Amino acid sequence: MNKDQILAKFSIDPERYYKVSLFEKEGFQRKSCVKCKKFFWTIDYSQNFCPEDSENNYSFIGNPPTKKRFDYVQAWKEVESFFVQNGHKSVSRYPVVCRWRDDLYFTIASIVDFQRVMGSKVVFEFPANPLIVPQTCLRFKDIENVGVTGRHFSSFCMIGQHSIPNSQGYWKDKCVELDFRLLTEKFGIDKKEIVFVEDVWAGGGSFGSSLEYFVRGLELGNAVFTEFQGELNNYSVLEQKIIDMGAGLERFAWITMGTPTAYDCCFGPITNNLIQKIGIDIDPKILASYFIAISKGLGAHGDLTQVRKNAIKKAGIDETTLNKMISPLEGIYLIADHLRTLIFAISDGALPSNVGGGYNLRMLLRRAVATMDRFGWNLDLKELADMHIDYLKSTYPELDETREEVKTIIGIERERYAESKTRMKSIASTIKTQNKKLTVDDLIRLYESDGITPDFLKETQIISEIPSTFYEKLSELHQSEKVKKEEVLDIDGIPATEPLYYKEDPIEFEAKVLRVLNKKLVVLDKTSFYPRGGGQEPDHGKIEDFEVIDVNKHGNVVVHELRGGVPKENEIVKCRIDYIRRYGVTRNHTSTHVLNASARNTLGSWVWQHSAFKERDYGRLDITHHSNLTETDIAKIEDLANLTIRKNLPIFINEYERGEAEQKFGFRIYQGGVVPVKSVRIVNIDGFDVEACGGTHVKKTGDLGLIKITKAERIQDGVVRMEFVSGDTAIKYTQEQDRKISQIVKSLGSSKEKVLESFEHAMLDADSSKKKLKQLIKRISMFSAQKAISDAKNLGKMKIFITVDEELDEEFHIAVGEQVIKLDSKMIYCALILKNGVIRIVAFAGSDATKIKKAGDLVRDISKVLGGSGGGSDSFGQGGGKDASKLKDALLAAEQSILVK
RNA sequence: GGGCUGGUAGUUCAGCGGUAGAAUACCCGCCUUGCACGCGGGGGGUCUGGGGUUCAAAUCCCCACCAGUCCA
Repeated sequence: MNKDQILAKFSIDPERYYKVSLFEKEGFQRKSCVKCKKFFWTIDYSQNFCPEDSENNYSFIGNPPTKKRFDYVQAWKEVESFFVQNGHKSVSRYPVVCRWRDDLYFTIASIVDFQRVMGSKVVFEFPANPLIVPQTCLRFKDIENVGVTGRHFSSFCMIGQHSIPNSQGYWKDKCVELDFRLLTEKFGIDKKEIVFVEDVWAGGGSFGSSLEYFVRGLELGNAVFTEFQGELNNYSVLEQKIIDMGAGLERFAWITMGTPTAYDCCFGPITNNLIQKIGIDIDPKILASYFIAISKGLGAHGDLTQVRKNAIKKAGIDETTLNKMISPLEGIYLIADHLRTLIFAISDGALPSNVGGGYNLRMLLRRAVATMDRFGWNLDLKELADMHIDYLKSTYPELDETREEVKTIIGIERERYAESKTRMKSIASTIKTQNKKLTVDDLIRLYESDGITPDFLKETQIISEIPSTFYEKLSELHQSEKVKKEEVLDIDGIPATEPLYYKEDPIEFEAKVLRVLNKKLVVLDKTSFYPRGGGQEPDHGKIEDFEVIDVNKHGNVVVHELRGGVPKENEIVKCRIDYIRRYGVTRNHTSTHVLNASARNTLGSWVWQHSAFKERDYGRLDITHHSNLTETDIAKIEDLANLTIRKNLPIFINEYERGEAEQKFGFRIYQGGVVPVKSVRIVNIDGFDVEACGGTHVKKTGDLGLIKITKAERIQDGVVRMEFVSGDTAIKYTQEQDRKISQIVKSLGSSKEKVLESFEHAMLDADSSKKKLKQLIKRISMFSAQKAISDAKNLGKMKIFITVDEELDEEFHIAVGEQVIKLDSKMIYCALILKNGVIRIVAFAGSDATKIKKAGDLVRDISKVLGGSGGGSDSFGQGGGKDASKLKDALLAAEQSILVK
């Protein structure tokens, strides 16, 4: 089902789909654009073009159609007060990191705030009806346009006006009327200026009509009426119709200010501050005509480079003006935009990294810094961040709270980029000195593994042109995708298992066998066996006399895996869970919550649970953090966790409506990820930590006894893993560590107090022994060489010395051999070294001896006898074999090989 | 989440089955009033760790760790 088809169908019946009461009342006329045929509604009857094709579009630049001027912050205050006066609840923005949906990294529209995933379906949950929200949205799709087009942002504020038509909420008529009144009453826009364009929206299985509203070619908002589901020729009306009106706050501010770009009025004092600091001479006339040309051009065709070229021509901009005014302005806009997005994202707990959504953030920062470098600007990003936050905090007070954290992260990330760039430069200069010709494959490898772009190589004159096949080859590399399989069990028709573990949670219970699958899987009508979930490992135990070795949840059905047989269907069975195991897992689960909050309090607000795993006698918690944990970090986290244990805080578990829980405790509750149920179970460690969690927990933190972190490692960029033990396992762990130390103390013959010194001493000893041995070999090799020469068998033209050694290795014999042939060019020196049941051969031949026998050949002959192989040069060879029993044969072979030649 | 690249002397790297190397820094000596330069000599390495293949692994294979980077 595509949008054009729906639009075609809806357009046939405008009375039903588009005509709202306002159009009647105000005398709006429906027209079709003479250029693009689109239908639109207007009071200006002379208008024959839709807003995008009309002549006067973007004429608000330099000449705004409103009576008042509102900047970004003020514009929201106006919008908010209007809707609140008209019965709307104003809701605070939701996090830009979309914790409640696992198919999105970031919140991309205001409606996403209220969408919750239930199984495969999206449902809507509104904290109020009707409502408005100033939702910061992140979009990275048009990032190339940011700073250049005058209206694209990497993050923007979507004014969300949402309503469910019922006793409180309203439907199309009132929605459009409110939007119309907002523009005319609040912003003082002449009603003749307002044009509504017919469109449709489809997604997630539902669809509906929509009305986009424009003023002088600028789309200010889009009211979507989600109304139907199904196929186009066979659809039904949704049970819950939704109004999803999204409007761009940046554009509202822009149209009242009439600045050349939306950037000029949306970043508060920052843009002007930067213009002054950098010293750009602004000619408002040129700017206005340039950006009008850009805006108009963008509607006509998509190629930005071309649009830019045309606009330069149209505004009559010469090379100097372009380089001294336009380009640096674009840079300023980009930096301000990217930094603002980073502030929102980091404030909401996201970290720049090389994985997931973090990559987008890393790119933002690097683009901003690269822009600064390109122009040679020395700007303090932290200072700019402060300015952003100061400007935004009246609308978004939460940004003020994480100010320091945001600056910390930006600092770290900027440092990383600097290091990375140094590396890139050094690699590039190495390539340059090598003077090697780079193939396309080389370029791809450099880009993919070192981040060195061909543009950079061209700039540094390492390559003259970027090969045309480069991008082609690169995109080929990223085409294959893997699909993961999931096991599907036949559980159709089985009713949901009653979860006793959330109720009385008995250790022993009786239940009825509903079904047996694959001769090992059992489904009961109710169970106390806790299934695997949220990183908590399942209960083990017994069903009758069969061992339960695994428990998993499939939908709402709990499936037990048995070993040693299965009961019959419909039988009533006696069940018993392994309580000791359960208690261990439970303790580690609560410990995870304690550690998570301890880490967050110790390290910073960016710490979130990334994933977790709880077994009977150990646990694992992965948290988001920018760097490796230091020993001090670990100690501090442990200290806070154990202090919390000693405080013996009570732990409350209660069910809440999802929306209520979010409002009451915030989005911090989603540490464990998305919760696909309407009613969430909130685990509250009194005054310390609140999380939505389905797991089992102890009653008081004191029950945990002791938490000990046993290992901390960085498992990927931005994520560190802590492994830990708790309770009696933790005691056992420390005892075991102590035992190991005792063992070491014993071996060293030291005491516990002095074990470190003793160890260091032993290490130094070993070190110096090694050095002495080396020296010794060096010195003694001379004497051994002389002795070998005097003991050698003299055959006239050459002399042979063959020795068998079980104590000294190749290192020694090579040193001796080298000396031997240096002293006597007639010598052949051959050593057979017996070690671990294997024989190694080392042979040297002096310059005269090689005329008769080459060392490499000699070794080859001998090793053949030993069942191995070997070889080497004229003067030096080595080899060997496994068959040590053939030692005597080998010696014989050696002599023969030399004599026979 | 999926890939790719790298880990060798304090540092930057070469070597890519057969006796571990270069440059630089360091130490000593010579030259020089002194510094820089120059010359001669020297110390410095469990080739990230573990397993495998092999007579033989820094080198080939597998796993882990560390670092970097690209894509979704």
